[in-house]
Amino acid sequence: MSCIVEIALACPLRQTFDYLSDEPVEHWQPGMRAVIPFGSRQLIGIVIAIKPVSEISTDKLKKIEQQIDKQSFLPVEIMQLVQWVSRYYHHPIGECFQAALPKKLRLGDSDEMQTETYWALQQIPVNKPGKKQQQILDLLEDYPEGLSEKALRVQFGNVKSSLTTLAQQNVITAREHVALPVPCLELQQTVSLNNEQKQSIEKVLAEKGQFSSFLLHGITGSGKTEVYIEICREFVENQQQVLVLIPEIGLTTQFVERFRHSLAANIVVINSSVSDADRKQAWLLARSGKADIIIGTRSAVFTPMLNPGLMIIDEEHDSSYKQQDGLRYHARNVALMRAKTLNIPIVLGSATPSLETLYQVKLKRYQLLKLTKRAGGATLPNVKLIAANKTADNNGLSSVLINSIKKHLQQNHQVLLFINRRGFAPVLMCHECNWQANCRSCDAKMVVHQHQNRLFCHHCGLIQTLPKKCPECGHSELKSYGVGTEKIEQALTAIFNDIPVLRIDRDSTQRVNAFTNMVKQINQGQAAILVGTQMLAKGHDFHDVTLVGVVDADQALFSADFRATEGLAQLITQVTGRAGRGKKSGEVLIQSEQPEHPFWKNLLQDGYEAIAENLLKERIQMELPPHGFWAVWRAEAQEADLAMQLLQQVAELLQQTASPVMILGPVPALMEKRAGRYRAQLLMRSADRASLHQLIDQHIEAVSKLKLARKGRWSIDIDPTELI
DNA sequence: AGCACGCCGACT
DNA sequence: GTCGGCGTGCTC
Repeated sequence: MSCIVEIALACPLRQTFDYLSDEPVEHWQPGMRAVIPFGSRQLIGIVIAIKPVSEISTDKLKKIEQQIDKQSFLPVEIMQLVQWVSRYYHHPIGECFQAALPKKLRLGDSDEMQTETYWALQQIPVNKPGKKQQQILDLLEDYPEGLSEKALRVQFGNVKSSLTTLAQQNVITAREHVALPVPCLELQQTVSLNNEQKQSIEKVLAEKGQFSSFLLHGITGSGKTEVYIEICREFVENQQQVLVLIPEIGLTTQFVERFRHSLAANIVVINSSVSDADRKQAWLLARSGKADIIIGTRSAVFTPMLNPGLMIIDEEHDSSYKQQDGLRYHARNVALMRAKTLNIPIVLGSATPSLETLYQVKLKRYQLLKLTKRAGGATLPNVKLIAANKTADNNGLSSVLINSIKKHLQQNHQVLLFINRRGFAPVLMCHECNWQANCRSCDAKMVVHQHQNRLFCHHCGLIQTLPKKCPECGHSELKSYGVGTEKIEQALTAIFNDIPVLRIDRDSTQRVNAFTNMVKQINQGQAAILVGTQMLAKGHDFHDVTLVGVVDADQALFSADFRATEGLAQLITQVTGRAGRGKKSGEVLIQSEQPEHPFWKNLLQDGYEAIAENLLKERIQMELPPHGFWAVWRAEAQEADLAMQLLQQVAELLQQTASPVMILGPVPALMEKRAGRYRAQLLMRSADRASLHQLIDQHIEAVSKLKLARKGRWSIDIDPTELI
C-alpha cells in the first residue's frame, strides 16, 4: 500500500514537499533520507512525516526515487530539535537539517560505521616471542577486549609482520569491529581538587537525570577543565554520554588532550580540523552510544546521542557560538533548549561570563558555581595601566613597557604582548596629497603587510602589492600609521636582538604545524617574546609567561556597538589571565590612551564581575538585551540603496499590524559597503518574545515574495549579537 | 538556491 | 540569422 511522505529539502523555501511512495507506511519513519526529483534536479531530503493524504492533488505529486535509509536515521529528539530551531530562528527547515548533518551523510552516504581490525590475546605463546611481539602481547594483556591495529601502530610503529606471525601461531586473533578513536594508553593520575572544585562537581552531580542549568564561573587558571573532567568521569561510569562544546579557536588540542589523558573513555572530536570521513564516524559513534564524550564546536550541538547525560559549554561567552550567516543560531541557546527537552543538566563555564548568562543567574534560572582561586597555588597577576602617547612612543611601545620587558627577560622569563591587529600598520598615506590606501570593495582602509610586501583588506580579502609611490600624485614618500603585530615584532627584534620574537597571528600560523611548532618552542621555557592577536588570548596555558602587555586596547571604548565594552572587558580579563599561570608570579601592563576612562578603573579595581554587574544594570535601565528581545532584518545588495529600499518595504509591511513591537530603521550598516555589497538593517525590539516572533511569522512570507527580495540577499537574525 | 523559459543586443 | 544577457517564475 503506497503512502504520502512529507519531505524537507535543502533549499531556501519555508515549506516542505509531499511525495508519493510505493513503500508501505510501516517502511517509513520521520528522520529517514530519500532521493527525490525536484524540478529538473535530484535532491536528498529528510522525511518529516508520513500521511495518508496530501493537500496537494495526487496528479501533481511525484514519486520518491529511492529510500536511502531502511532503519531510523535521525532520532526523534533531533527531529524535534531541528524543527524547533527552524521555527525559533525563522529559517527554512531544509537548511536547518543541512546544518545539523555531517557533509557525507547530507550527501547520501550510508550510515554504517567504519570498521577496522582489532587484535586480542588468544593463547599463551609456545615459542618465545621477539622483542616487539612481546611488547604487543604485554599491552594486549591490559586490553582483554582487544586493541585496534591503528592503536598498536601509533604505539609501536610498523606492527604488520609481528601481528601476522603471532596470528599464525594462534597467539592472537583478529576481529573486525567498529572503529573507535584510538585510546590514550597512558592515563595520568588524577589531580587533587580544591574545595570549590569539589563542591561544584557535587552540585552538578546532585542534579543528574533532570534539567538544571549551571554557570561555572571560575577565574582564569582556576581549573574549570578539571571540574568538567571529574563530572564527566561520573557520567561515563554510568554509561551516559556527555556533549562538550568548545569555541572555534585554532588550538583545541590542549583541551582535548587533558580529557584523553584523564578518562578511560571513547572521546570523539568534531571540529574544523577533522576530515569529513572522521566527522561522519564520530557522529555515528555518538548516535550509537559508542562515543562516551563528544567534544566539538558550534555545529556539534546537533549531534545525536543514544544515552545523553550532560552538556557542557566551555567559554560560554565566546562569540563563535553564534553563527553569523545562513542559519544564525546560537549553539549555547540551542544546547539549553536541548538540555531542557532531554531533561539533563547543562554546565556553562567561563572566566568572563556573558551578560546574557549573568542575567539568567540573577533571575535564579541558573545555579552559580564559583571558582575563586587559581589552581596549584598560582596567584593572579598584578595589573597596571600605563598612559600611552601615540606620537612620542617607539612604534607603539611605551618606555615603561619596554623597561618592564627587559626586566622579565633578564630573569629568563617569557613575555606576551597582545595587539588585536595583524599586519604592519592599518593606514597607508601620502604626505604630499593626502591620498589613503582604501579598499575598493569595502568602506575600509587597506592594511600594510610588510612581510609579504602587500596591502590587505581585512574585510573582503582584497590583496594588492604595496605601492612604492603615491598612485595619485607620484610622490615617493608614503607613510604608514598605527601599529599591528608585524610592526611590534620588528620593533622588539631591533631592541632585543638576541631574544627570539614569535609572532602568532593568522598570517604566521597559516602553514601546517606552524602554530604547533611555535607552541612547542614556547613550552621549552627559554626567554622569548610572544607577539600576537586574540589567537594568543584564548585558552592557552603558557607556564613561563610572567609579563603580559596589552599594546593598544582602546578602540572598543569608542565603538558604536553597545556590546563592545562587554567584549573588551572579557578580552582584557582573558589576556590578563595568561600571566603567572605557573609557579612564577605574573605582571600585566595595559597601555591606554584613555587611562582616565572610568572603564579601566572599574575593571582593574573591581574586577570583571563588578564591571559586568554595572554593564548589566545599564542594559536593563536602557532596555537593551539581555533585558527585552531583539530581532534584526538584514539585507545586502550589489547596488547602493537597494538593501535600504528592501528593508523600507519590510518596515512598511511590519507596521501594517498593530503590535507592541518597536520597529527601528532601516539604517545602513556601520560599514555600509563590504566586499562590494551595500548593507542595511532593520531592528525590532520587544518586551516579550512571543509578540516579536508572532510579528515575524505574520509577515515573513510576504517579505520573501517582495520583488526586491530576489535582487538582494536578506536574512533575519534572532537575538543578534553583532550590529554590523 | 537552482534551473528553465523567454525575450532583446553584438557576433561567427 | 544565432549565442547569451539576466528578469521572472516554479519547484510536491
